[in-house]
Amino acid sequence: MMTTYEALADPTRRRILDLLRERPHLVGELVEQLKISQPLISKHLRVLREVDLVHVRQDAQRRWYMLNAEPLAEIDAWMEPYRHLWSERYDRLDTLLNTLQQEEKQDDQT
Amino acid sequence: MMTTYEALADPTRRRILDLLRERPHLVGELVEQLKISQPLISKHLRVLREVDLVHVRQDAQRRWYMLNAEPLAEIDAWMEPYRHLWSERYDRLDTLLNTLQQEEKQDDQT
DNA sequence: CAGTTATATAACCAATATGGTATATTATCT
DNA sequence: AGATAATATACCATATTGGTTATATAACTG
Repeated sequence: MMTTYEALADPTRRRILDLLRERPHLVGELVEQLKISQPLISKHLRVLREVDLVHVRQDAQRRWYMLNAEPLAEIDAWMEPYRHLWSERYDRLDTLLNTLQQEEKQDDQT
Repeated sequence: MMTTYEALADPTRRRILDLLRERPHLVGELVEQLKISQPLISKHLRVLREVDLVHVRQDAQRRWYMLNAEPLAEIDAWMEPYRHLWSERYDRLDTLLNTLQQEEKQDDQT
């Protein structure tokens, strides 16, 4: 069985989610937008369904797929303790760049 | 070549990152902590190195692996527009259904 | 009912990932 | 130099994945 992480590992599936974030889509709409064969879209949707990242509502022969973002909360929670780490790094880079710029300025003044 | 998403898809690699978040580790320490064969740990480290999630510092025959959280920023950025969605969902009609499904999943996971 | 539309599934293939065992590499120590 | 320690890589078998084409299912339409 798939995990949410594995489901997100595929770029096509991320693009599907990005489209569903705006509004629910029919399978055919996704096929058209992403220019990917219908069976393959259906396969990806199956994976997304399995990890509950999408919900479906049937409407005659059509199926409306809609986003369910909730499983992403798990990943968000995993990332939480990492989040300050790359900002720290940027801060340090920032100070370094500032320092260099200061030095340049002083060089220019001569 | 791997993406950051794919690198995170493997649970062992996530556990490695979790350990490195606390402090740098030697390969042997990771082997001991995770109880996974040394070659396999090395392989996973190679993947993490390829996507730049870890940096290495050599110290005689030993190698200190340390976390580089920066590539996670990309994923964090991708998740950003989703983040408000899983809190908004609470006032929807299918909240009850979702909740029940989530509970079932969580029960399964234990 | 026959035909059409929308989607899912089956069967198959190629490429890749995973995990195991054996071996190579590199540095240190005696 | 030979032995040892720490880590990386090679090689192999198996499983999984992403993709294709063909077919099944299910609902609507004339």
